[in-house]
Order: sequence, then C-alpha cells, then structure tokens
Amino acid sequence: MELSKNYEPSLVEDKWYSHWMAKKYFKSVPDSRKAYTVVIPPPNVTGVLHMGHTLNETVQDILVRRARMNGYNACWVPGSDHASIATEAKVVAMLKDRGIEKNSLSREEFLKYAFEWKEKYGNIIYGQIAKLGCSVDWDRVSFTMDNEYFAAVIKVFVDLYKKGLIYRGARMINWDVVAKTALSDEEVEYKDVTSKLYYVKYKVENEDDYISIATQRPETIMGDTGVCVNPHDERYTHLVGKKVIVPLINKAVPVITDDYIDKNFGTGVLKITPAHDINDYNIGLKHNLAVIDVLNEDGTLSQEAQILVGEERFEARKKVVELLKDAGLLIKEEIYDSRLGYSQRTNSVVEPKISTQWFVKIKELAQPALNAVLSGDINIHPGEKFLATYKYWLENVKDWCISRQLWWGQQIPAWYDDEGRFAVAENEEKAKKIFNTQYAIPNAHLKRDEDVLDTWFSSWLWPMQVFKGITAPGNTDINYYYPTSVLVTGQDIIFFWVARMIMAGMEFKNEKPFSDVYFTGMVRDKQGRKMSKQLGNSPDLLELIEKYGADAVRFGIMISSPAGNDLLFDESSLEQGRNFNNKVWNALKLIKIWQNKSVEESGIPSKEDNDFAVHWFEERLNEVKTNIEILISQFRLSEALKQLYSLIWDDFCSWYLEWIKPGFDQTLSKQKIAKTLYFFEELMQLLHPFMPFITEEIYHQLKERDDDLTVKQSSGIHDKNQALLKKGSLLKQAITAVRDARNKHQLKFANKIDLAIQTEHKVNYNGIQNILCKQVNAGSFRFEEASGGITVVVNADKFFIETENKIDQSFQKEKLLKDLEHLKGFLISLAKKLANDKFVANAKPEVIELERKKKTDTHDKIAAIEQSLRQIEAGI
RNA sequence: GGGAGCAUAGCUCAGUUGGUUUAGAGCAUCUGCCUUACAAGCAGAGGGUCCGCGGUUCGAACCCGUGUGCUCCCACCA
Repeated sequence: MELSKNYEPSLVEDKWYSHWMAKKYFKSVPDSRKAYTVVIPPPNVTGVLHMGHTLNETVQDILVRRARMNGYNACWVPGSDHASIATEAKVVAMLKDRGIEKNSLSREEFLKYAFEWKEKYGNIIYGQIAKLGCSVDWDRVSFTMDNEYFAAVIKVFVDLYKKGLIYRGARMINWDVVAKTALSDEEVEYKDVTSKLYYVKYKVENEDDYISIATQRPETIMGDTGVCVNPHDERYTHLVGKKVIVPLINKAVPVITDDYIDKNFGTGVLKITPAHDINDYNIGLKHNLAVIDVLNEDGTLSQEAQILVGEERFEARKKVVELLKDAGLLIKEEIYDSRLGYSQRTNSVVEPKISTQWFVKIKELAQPALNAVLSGDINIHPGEKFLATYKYWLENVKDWCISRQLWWGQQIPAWYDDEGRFAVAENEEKAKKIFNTQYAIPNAHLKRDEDVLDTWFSSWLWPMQVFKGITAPGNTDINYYYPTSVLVTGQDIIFFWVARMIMAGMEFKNEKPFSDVYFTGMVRDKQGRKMSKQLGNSPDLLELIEKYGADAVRFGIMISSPAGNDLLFDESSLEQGRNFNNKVWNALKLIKIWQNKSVEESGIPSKEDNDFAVHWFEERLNEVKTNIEILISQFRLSEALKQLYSLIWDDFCSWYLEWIKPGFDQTLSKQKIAKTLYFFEELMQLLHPFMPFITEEIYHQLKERDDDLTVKQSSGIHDKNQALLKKGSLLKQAITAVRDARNKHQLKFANKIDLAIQTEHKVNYNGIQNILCKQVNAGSFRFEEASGGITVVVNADKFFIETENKIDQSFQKEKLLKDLEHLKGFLISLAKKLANDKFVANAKPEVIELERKKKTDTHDKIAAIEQSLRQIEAGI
C-alpha cells in the first residue's frame, strides 16, 4: 500500500486504540509479576479536560507504558470525582436555565438530575482520556459516588467518629452565601482588594465623649457586643469598664481590654462583632460577650440586625454608611488595601459564620503523614520545592470542616431525634439500636442529617478505594496493588488531596498510598494565568488532537515541562510535535523504499563501505538508551524525550540514514536493511511511551506481524564504546566544516571537489573516508599536504578542498584569523590554569588530564591554522 | 506578616553531584537549496554582560549573601 505523503494521525489513532482495547492490553489482573500501579487523579465531572489534565495524563501514561514494557504488571485506574459543591453549583445553574429552582425539587429528584449530569460529563472526560491514548484499565473505572465507594466513605466516617476523631460542634467556619454551605479553610481563596475603612463615632454612655472606631464592615455593627482596647493604651484607660452606644440601634456595649489589640492600628479601638469575625469571636469567647448574627444564610441582613432587614450585605453596607452620615456619626472614610476570602467554587465573598458542623480532628492524622514523607518512605518530585510547604501545612493544620449544606455527595450518617440527640452509624437501623442502648429509647423517631460530606472526604480514599479494598474483604486486589507506585498531580492540590490521601493511607491501611509523588507545574496561558475552565482560557483538547494529532499534543506538552515547573502553553511546541511525527513517518517511507528495492534485487548492491555508520549508530542508540533509563528513573521525562528527539531527528535521520543511503543505481544489502529496521524498531520502542500511536503504526508498517509494540518488552543495554562515538563526532565535524566552507564560497553541492587531508592521525579516518566523501560530494580523497583551494581546520587536521572553481581567499583567511584569535586566547587561559599550583593540587586528576589534553590539542590546532595562513599568503 | 519559587538568545523553555576564553533546543531571523523520505523539509549561519552587586573556590549560569523584578503558597490585624 502506498504510504501517505504526510503522517495522518486520524487514520491511525482510533484504529490502534481500538486494537489495544480488543487485545485487553491495558487490563490488569494480579499475577506473579511486580505491580506498577497508578491511580488517575479523578477529574471533576464539572466539565471537560483542560491542558493541565493533558499534561497530567500524559506523564502518567508515559510512566505506565514504560513500566508495562519493562515487564511490570501495569495498572492504571481511571475514574472521576463527583466534586460535590462544584458539580452541585453547575447542576443548579443548569436547572435554572431550564426554569427549575433547586428548592422546588425533592432531594431525590435533584440527585436524579445530578446523576444525569455526571453521566454526560463523565463520559466526555473518559472519551478525551482515550483520545489522548491513555492506557488505563477501563474495567476498573471508579467514581467517588459508586455504591461501594459511597459505603466506604460512610464506613470511614463512622470509624473515625468511634475513634473520637470526628466531632460535631459550633465553630466559626467559612460560609458561602451563594451555595449556602460551609467550606473548609482550603476552599477559600484570598484575593487582594481595595476596600474602605470607615471611622465611626461610638458615643460613651451618659457622657458627651465619644470614641472613633475603624471598621471595614459597617453593615455588621448591629452585631457589636463590645468594644475593645489595649490594656496599656492610656488614651482609653478612662473608658474601660464604661459602656459605649452602638450607632443606629442605640445599644450599650461594654468597653473591655485585650492584649490582642494593636495600639497603633486605626484608632486603637476594635469593635467586637463575635458572629462575623474569627478574632472577634475568640475575644468574645474570652470575655463572655454575646453573639449576635446579623446575617442570614444567603448573606442578607437578618431580623437580629433590627434595621435594613432583608437587604443584601453589600447593599446594606452602602445604606448603613448613608445612615451613619445622616446621623453625623461617620468621621471619615479611608482607602484601604486588604485581603478578602472568596469561595473557590462560587467566587463569592466568604462570610465567617458560627455554625454547627462536623469536623475531623486533624492533628492526630497529620503526624504519621508527615513522618511518611520526612522519613523518605514517600518521595516527592521535585522534592526540594515542595517538602517545606508540605511540612509547614501539616504542622499547622487546623481541624477540617467536612459537612456541606448540599445534596450532591455522601449524606452524613448521623441520625437525630426530635430533641437533638444523635447517633452516628452506617444506617438508620443501627442508629436506632444506638438510641436504644445509649439513651434507652426504643424505636426512636429519627431524622437523618441533611448535610453531605466534603468531596475531599471521599477522594482522600481514592488510592485504596479504587481497588474496593475497604468494603470487600474477599477482594485481594488491594493487597496486590497497594501501595500504588506513583501519584502524578498538580502542585495546587497538595493540601486538598495529596496530604489527606497520605493521612488516610496511614490511618486506614497503616501504609503509605504511593511511593512517589510527581508534581507537574501549572499550565498557564500566554498571560501567565492558570488554565482553568472558569477562565475559559484553555484550548479544547479534542480540537488540538484533531489539528495536530494526539502524539503531537503529548509531545508538545511534555517537551519542555520538567516536574514542578510551570509552563506557558504555546501551540508552537505542538507544531514541533507534529513535524516530528512527520519526520518519523518519512523515515519510514525511505526505509520501505530501500526494502522494496532490495527485495526486487534491481540495481547493483552498494559498495558496503559504510559499516561504520551501523556500528556508530548502534553505539549512539545504546548511549541514549542508557541515559533515558536513568532520566526516567529520576522522573526527568522532558529531558528523556528531548534526547530521544535529537537521537531520532539528528543522529538517525540526518546522519545515519544519509550515511548509509545507497547511490542512484545501488541497493543496500539485506543485512544492512535488517540492521536499519532493527534500529528503527528500537527507536520506536523507546519513543512508544511518549507517542504511542505513530510508533505502533510504524512497528506494523515495518513488517507484517502479530505482536504489538505496546506490550513489547524492552531489551538490554551494553557497555559504551567511547572510541566509536568519538569517531562519529569527528566525522560529523568534518562534514559540517566542509559543507560550511562550500556555503561560504558559494560552491554548490553539485560541484565536485577533491579532498586532501594533512593529519598526524590517519588512523582516525579509517572506515569513514567514503562516508565523508559522499556527504561533501568529494570525488577523491588523499592524505597529503596541498595548497590552493580552500583550507579548513578540523581539530588539528587540515582539510584542503580542491575545486575547479575560482576561490576567493579572503573569506577563509578571515575565518582562519577569527579562529586563531579565539584559540590563542583559549590557550592562554589553559596555560594559566595549568600553571596554577592550586589548580594542579586541588582539581581531580581526570580534570587535569582533560585540561592538558585540551592544551595539546589547541596547540596543534593553532599550528595547523598558522600554517594554513602562511600558505594562503604565499598563494596570493 | 511568614515562606517558597522563578529571572539564560527576539519569543517559549532546557541546562541535577561547580571543570572547554566556544552555555543548548524549538519557533522567529539571514544565506543557499523543488538533492529521487520529508518545504511540516535539507545544508549552513547569525544571535546570549546566563537579572545587578558582593562572596566562597584553582575554577561559578550552577554554591553562599544581598539588591531589584515577577509568580505562587500560607497567616485572625480592625
């Protein structure tokens, strides 16, 4: 069959993915081999994959495919996350578009819609993962709300409660007024904002005096239950113990003292609003102040506010300011820069709010998680960058608020009776039993907690739960696959997810969930913004695959993104990937042409004077193979890909194939073709984890075969032969130098030249003369000192390029003089270095040896150039 | 307020135990090529005070300090 002019991914990709699936290559079943396990960071079912996911999945696929080819039982578990609050927000918005209000639905009706949403978007995501070529085991797809998973989350909740690690209590939490739910600290994002500081008069009770208090949130003054100053602030000592009047509602509140107050900030007086600020809350607790919540759950003013009831909070702020002005109680306004917390999901300003919620006591879980990393049991890549962050967070982490006032998620397994007593159990029946034994209430009338759990309370079980390990004791998968090998994820969820998975692993399995963590950087747009669905600044993955092919997308995203480094996404690297595909494709076409020619036995066999090329390339291949082995074990994937790219494009295509290329009327010997096929196959095998589709296609194009590259086991490597590599680089240098000279002197390639070489080391040219001549179109080659023509110096050898054409000597003289100047300077620096006793005394022997060699070489080169210059002078 | 990271060619980035006055790649630029695999290509070329300053060292893009600029994380200053 005729091969297409350019590589066409669309003709290849789906075909091979279906084939791999049909052959069940990605399916993993426990066996006698060692497992290499990866669990995918489950994408949220809120939408589609962006470039950050693409980078993530590509890294995982490279590691997994490579492990598979190295004889491991590779298992990559796909799945998705229900993403409680994010998805619920999406579903609510979707319903609204259809004219349906969430609160007009029952819980069950709402969940039906939510599951429909999950089906739709979950499948889009899975489709993208497949398009990208990910070798996941589709029989193991897991979802954080699957029945078994659901049950495991509930069981974990109950267990932790029994251990006393979960409690219910009223605490100040972060409240999202749009989603009307509590948030964990980690779900709050702080942003710099410019706001105002209002200075308000608080009159002293029964006196003419007043004090000025600065506040950012005048709308909460109705919740003030005290005013606080520093005990050592003389300005206010006379007021301590007295009362001041809260403006607008004319309520008297006490003036108290606390060391917390900074005398130098604002007016040195803080109004205490315990319901709406964490500091105020703590001070209030200490001094027994009342808590008055002036906000409703939706962020409007409550009855407690007494005035402006029902007004939205920011609207209320404006109105309060107006009222204060009218009453003559506003002293001044100041522009003020501060930071405000925003809900990660709804982007609304978060309200600190006192609320009864469920919490996990995190300190006890944190210690083992910290130890696992500090002891080196778990290795983080790149370590130096994230270790400190991880440590700091775990050492300072506060209790985790896990209840959410939502429907989409695992409903909290707690049952209440009418009097507010409650029992935690897996189901209502068990809860009833607890009521019976604990409170002596048989047949209690119970109502389940309305709230669901934080989505991370389910995803922290991911590495063990995807093997159904907790709820299915008979299932031995988990023992085989756990702990998993490597976790690949973005650095932005180190606290949300990575740290908590380690906690869960240590707590529930008494073992780490993974051995290595690979943090990818953030993929950003040209303006440096993180790519996210919210911003809509990520290109569509399927469109990119359509345009460049999946292999090119994988190549482009990998080529310059070492672990942990951010990446400004640039489509030109995808173009580079596409061009690379094409290059490989064309190499295939060339080899096939040779193959066919050889089979037909037409033409004269080539002179077989190019064995050197074969030996040399074998050596280069071996060298890069070794490097890649090391690089991948260090998780330096982009560096490995880069070496491979250069090996294929430069060494294989530009050098090797040209070196062995037969003349017009010649053919290659069968052995040489076989050898070339072998090289090409090896290259494809090395490249396969990075670019699975084209490599598989080529593997089959090269030969009719029943086996597939995807599961081909890699072969070994042998010791390096430095001499061959050195000779190869001499050959390359010589060819480039002569070609350069040709270019400079406008000697077209078609103009044959004669080559004379003056060298002390004729042996260096053994076996490469013919290649050299062919590559520079030289008609003859001899060892001899010559004159006239063009002289170039390669190492210390002088090349005389003889030609019929007239040569302008000034060009080469200029070049030689430039080289000479440089080499002389170099020689001086070398001489200085070697004359330095300290250098000779301190440097490693091999370094000194190298410097000495350099000196001799440079010396020889200079001599050669000087001689050439003399000859040119004489010639002119 | 605390902490981390980054600063290398016009652009996007590599450069992992400090060792060539000569620091790499892709894109872009320049020169020459429709050379029978590839113009998404071939053969070459040009382009860099490795952010500034100081230090350690025989030797620094790399280690230390400091300054500047950018990014990120954490934190309860009204």
